[in-house]
This record gives sequence, C-alpha cells and structure tokens, in this order.
Amino acid sequence: MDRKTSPFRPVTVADVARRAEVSKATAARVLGGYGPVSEEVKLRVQAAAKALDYRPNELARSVSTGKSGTIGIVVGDIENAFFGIAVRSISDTAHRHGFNVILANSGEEVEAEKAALKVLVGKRVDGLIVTPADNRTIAHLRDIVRSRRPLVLFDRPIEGLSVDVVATDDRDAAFAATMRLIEAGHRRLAYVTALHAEPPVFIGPEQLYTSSVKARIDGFLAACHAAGIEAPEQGICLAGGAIAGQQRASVERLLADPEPPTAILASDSLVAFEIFKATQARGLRIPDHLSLISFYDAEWTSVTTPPISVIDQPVYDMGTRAAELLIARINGETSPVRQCILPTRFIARGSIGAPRRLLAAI
Amino acid sequence: MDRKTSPFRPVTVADVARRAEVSKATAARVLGGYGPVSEEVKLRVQAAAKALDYRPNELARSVSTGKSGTIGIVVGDIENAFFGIAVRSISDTAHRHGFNVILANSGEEVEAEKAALKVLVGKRVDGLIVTPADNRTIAHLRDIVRSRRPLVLFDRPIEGLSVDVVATDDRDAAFAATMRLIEAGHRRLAYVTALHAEPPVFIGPEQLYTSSVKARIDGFLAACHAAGIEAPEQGICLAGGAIAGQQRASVERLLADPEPPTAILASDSLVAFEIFKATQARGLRIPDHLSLISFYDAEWTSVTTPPISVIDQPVYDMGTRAAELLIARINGETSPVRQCILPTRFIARGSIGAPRRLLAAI
DNA sequence: CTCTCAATTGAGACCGGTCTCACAATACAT
DNA sequence: ATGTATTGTGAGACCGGTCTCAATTGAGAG
Repeated sequence: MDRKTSPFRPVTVADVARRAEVSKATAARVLGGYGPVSEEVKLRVQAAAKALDYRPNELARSVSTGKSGTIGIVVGDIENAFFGIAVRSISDTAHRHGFNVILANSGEEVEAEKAALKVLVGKRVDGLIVTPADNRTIAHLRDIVRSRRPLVLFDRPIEGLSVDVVATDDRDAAFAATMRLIEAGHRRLAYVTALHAEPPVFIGPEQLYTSSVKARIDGFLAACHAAGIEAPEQGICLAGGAIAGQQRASVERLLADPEPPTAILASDSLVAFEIFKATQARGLRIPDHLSLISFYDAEWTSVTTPPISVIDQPVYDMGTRAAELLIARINGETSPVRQCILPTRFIARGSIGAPRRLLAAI
Repeated sequence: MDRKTSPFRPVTVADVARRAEVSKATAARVLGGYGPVSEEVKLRVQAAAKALDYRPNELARSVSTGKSGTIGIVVGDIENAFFGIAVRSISDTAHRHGFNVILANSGEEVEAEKAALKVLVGKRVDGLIVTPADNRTIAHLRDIVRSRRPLVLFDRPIEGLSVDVVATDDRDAAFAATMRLIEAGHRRLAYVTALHAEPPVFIGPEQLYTSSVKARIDGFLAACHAAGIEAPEQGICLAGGAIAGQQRASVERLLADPEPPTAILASDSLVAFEIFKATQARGLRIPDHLSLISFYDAEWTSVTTPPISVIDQPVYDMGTRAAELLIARINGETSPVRQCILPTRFIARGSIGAPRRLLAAI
C-alpha cells in the first residue's frame, strides 16, 4: 500500500480538513452536506476542496452508509435492440433519480446470470432488474428476494416467485396475432422462437423454460385450437439461441419442408430477421408465399418490402416502469408485490395475405 | 445506522471468523484468498462462510485495495445499434478479464458527459472508455489523463489530447465512398450528418465539434475537390441531433430542394434510416432517383429493396481492442500512447446507380 | 537440549468516508 | 447573574474489508 507516498494519491477529506484548518468531521460535514456548519467554515472548506480538486470517494461513502446509489441490470443480450432500448430507458430513469447503472449480460445462460448476480450483490447494488434466462433454476433469484434486496423481473414473470414484475400481455398478444393469420385463411401456421432444445422439437410446455415464450406459445396454441386447427404443436419451431447459424439452419429447414407453413409468427425480431432473409434467399414473396408477423417493432420491419406486421411492445415504457418500481422499493415502499402488465399494440403492415392455395382457388 | 440490529444485516468476515473460531485476520485471509493459512483452518473458515452464506462486500474491498475491478463506459447513445454492439463487446472483454462495467449515456451532451465522468471517477473505476461528445470542451478529459487514470477514446480521436484511441479510418472511408458515387456519375452530392448547428448550415470545419464527423467531411470534400466538383460544401447537411423530428425535417427539406442531390452519403445508420424513409414517403426510388451510402452496416440496410451500400465498421473488434488496451494500461503497461485505427470495409449493395439525368441522356 | 527457521496466527492499524457524542460557545429566558 | 437551550465543533468509533507486524508454534539442525 504505497498510496500515501504516490504523488497521485487522491485527495481525501482529511487533506481538505488540514488545509481548511478544521477537523476532519467538520470538513466531512461540508463535503458530505449533512451536519450543521457555520457559513464561514463552510466557505473555507469549499475553497480548500476546490483548491485541492477534491473528489469524494463514493465507494468509501457507500461502505459506511450501506447504500451504493447503484442499480444492477442483468439482460439476456444487450445487442438485441429490445434490450438496448430497455437499458437506455432504465438508465435514463435511474439517472433522473440519482442512481447509476451497472450492466451485466447473461447471454441467456443461467450460470452467467448467477455469476452476474453474485458480482452485483457483491458491489452492493441497491436493487436489481433482471431478465431471467431460465425459470426452472431460480434459487439465486430466491436468495435475492430472501435477502430483501429489491428486485424487479423484466419481461419475464416467474410463477411462484413473489416479486415485482414488468412485462407485456404476451399470451393475449400471441393469441390475437395468430387469430389475424387464421382470419386471413391460414391453417398451416408456425411459431418460431429462439429457445434451445435438444433435440429441437416441441414436446410439451414443460420444455419452455422462459415464461414469456411459454405465454406466447400458449396464446398461439389457444388460437389454433379455437379455430379447430389440428395438431398445431407441430408448427412450433424451437430454433435455438444466437449461436452462429443455429437459427438460420432451423429456419431454412422449416421453409424447405415439403408442406411448409403458410404463415409464421416470430417470437422476436432477430428470429423474424432470419426468416425474412431466408425467404429472400429462397425467392419466396411475402405475403404471397408466406405471411409473417413478428414480436417487437424493430427498426428494419418498417422498411422492408413489404413492411412486416408486428406486435409492438412498449419497451421504453417497460424500462421506465421497472426502474420506477424498483426505485420506489429502494426508497422503502412496502406495498404488496406488483405485476405491471403493459398492453401491446398490433401494427398491421403489408406482410399478411391469404395463403397461396386459397388464392389459387378463387 | 441500525444495521447491526437488523435481522438482514449482511454477514461479514468478523461473523465468519467468530463462527470458525479464528481471528478476523485469518478468516479474511481465507475469504480474500491472500495470506498463508493451514489447510485445516481454511476448511473450517470455508465451512463457516458457507453456513452463514457469506458474501464479500466488494465495496469495502475496493476502498481498502484502491482498485474497484470496474471500468466505466460513456457512450453517446446506447440506443444506437453501433454503441449497443460496442458496449456488448467491451463488456464481454471486460468480464473475460475479471472486470465489470458501469455504463453511462451522455446523450451526446458535454454536460452530461462531465457529470457521468464525475460519478465514475467517484466510484473509482479503474479505467474509462469514452466517446467524447465535443472535442472543443475537453478539460474534464484532460483531468482524467492528468490524474493518471487509464482512458481510451472510442471512435473519436481528439487532436492534442495525448491518450489511447481506437477508431476507424473515417477520412479514407468517406473519401472512397464518395469516389464511388462520383464514379457512378454523380456531381450533386450531399453528406448528411447528425451534428447540430444553429443555424443548421455548414460554414467551416471549425464548426465540426466531433472529430469523426470532421474526418468524414474532410474525406467527402477531398473527393469532391479531386473530381473538380464546385462548392461541395453546399452539400453538407447538418441534420441535428436525435431530438424528435429534427433530423426528419432536415432530410425532408434536403429532398424537397428544387435541385436535390442525386447521391447522399449518410454519417450513420440512423440518419440513413431517416433518408430511406423520406425517399419512400416521397415516392423516390433508390437508386434511380437517389443513390445512397451509409456509414455502419446496420441490420436494416441488408433487407431493404434495394439493400443499402454501407461502410462497414468493425464495431465489435473496436470494442474488444479498446477494452484490451484499457485493461493492459490498468495492469500497468506504460508503452507510449497508441492510436489504433481499424480499417473499414465497403459493402456494395444495390443502392448506387447513375444519376437520373445521366440515365435519361443515354 | 538448545538454536534457528519457517509456517501460522492474532492484534490492530489502515482505507476514506459517515455518524455519535461530548463539549464549548453563544443566545435567550428568568 | 444564573440557568437553559441552541448551535457549532472536534475526537473518535464505525463500516467491512486488507495488510503489516509481532508473537507463537513446531520441525529440523547443531
């Protein structure tokens, strides 16, 4: 510890106190802005602080106050525009309330999520906003709740975990979107999601380890059943994670089927992007050969030909709400657990048409 | 300070020590993994730590070691995919080296940048990666350098500030792209950038407060001059920041000109996006009525009709390099200041054609 | 059977802040 | 003039870690 001898040793309250010829306690009162101080001494200390270019050590402050003024965010993938905006929104709101943000990426891996949580708790964040990667392993989240550290789940509720949530009405949205496809005449529908399964085949809902995915597939299947479509489960495609090429391969396989779907509902904009590119590569025209709806109003969906119909999620609002909820808890609010489910909005664009066979029959 | 009485008081080394029946110093040695400890005591302490669910307080650790294991990032706008990926890449690399990341958004405002820097320095980050918003006011960056805290500028070098930089060959890229437009026969070119100016008219390079913007405009003008184009400065459009509608209005004004440009080079994908949408709204066809090249290979540019030619910037690599450079400095590397200029790659797509009048003449 | 040395261990200072408490100085009431 | 608040200040404990240093122990050497 040669910090004392270094010429670049940061200035401390003690240094300022010495220069202002007051006690450390008094200098701390001025610089920390808490105790009563006379105007004259205040000015003297401030002058000394300025002269020495004093910068408070927030860490030391945090360890003695027990609050860090920081909130931790754990998202699945910052590269995904959905999370990008969420982070932006959370961080805007946090700053507005005087908090900072530490960001961690789980890459949708539970182990990474656990590690990230550990670090954030170690850094004594005042609260956490998490997009849980897997609702089957949540012991680490339970620990957070048990330790009374405020936690808000983002986008993905977890049944049986009593904690604040901000999400969207995934089931309803998927149901309504599927209905639109059915109303357009489609009977061979597919739902493509980024979930990983080995083998990549849908067996049953117990496989769906992300709650939002489950809710959406629920909605999709419910709509199919309501329309009397047989075995809609066969249209569910678990296209795998963001690992290079995995999704693309799944999508290509789907479209290469001798009896390919005539309409697809995509679980997120990345999957939809793969689908769109695959249709282009195969020379398929939307909506003539394939109708497409995607979750999330990504930038690109509005500029393709035709533009893609989407289920718009109010991400920015979601982030703001999550941050506000969290900060309220940090500030001591003790109301019962809240589920904040925001409505989605369907944006109809040119990507929905009648299935080809139907067109031919007319 | 009623922390001691609370039943949720976090477990400390002292608690663990008491339970393991050793001194605080010994427990700390085991938990911190530094001093020599006998195997037997080690196991006892570890068992006690586990039983109590001990979680080290990284803040306390940081204040006594003087290192926080954290690097700070200040970007202009996380919502921008360019920065999104940069953040992702930096954070990946940081984690790989055992560092965490605190994120701050400047919104391209110097004041916010200053504030963010202040907070990050307060939190004693071990190093900083910054995308400076304005190269005219850099006193706060100078302070960082002076205090010997490692700093890497990202994407935007600043002349006269002796500090590590990771950026791209903006001038060359802009020159080459402009040349392509000129070679296609264009003589009325525009360069549209997100810079804000009041009034929004290009007067001279001293106005260009972001170095990358300056370099690109330099390149653009140099190519125009080389081709003997007169008064190319008139084609420079300072379209303003991300404030709602500002860019859109500027772009619409540009296209509504009685003698509109026949080719545009866009400074980033957001501006290009506005331009693309504006052409669609006006019924202009690319590349027949307008040729378009954009900086940055944003997702959407590959799926439009036609797809947009872009200057691809190796963002992920840039982020990785910046993080590695920074971490090397944090670990004590003292080599002279490095400028890491990465090459861009031109991706030719269908958005470049001959100007219309030329076509008509054939 | 001492002596030296290395390996462990504990006591306590320290990091840079906050915060409690006792005390001095002044203001006001009696 | 005396007693009582009120205000400002300093001394020093504390937060939860790290780290220095001296003390204790046992093994091997002479």
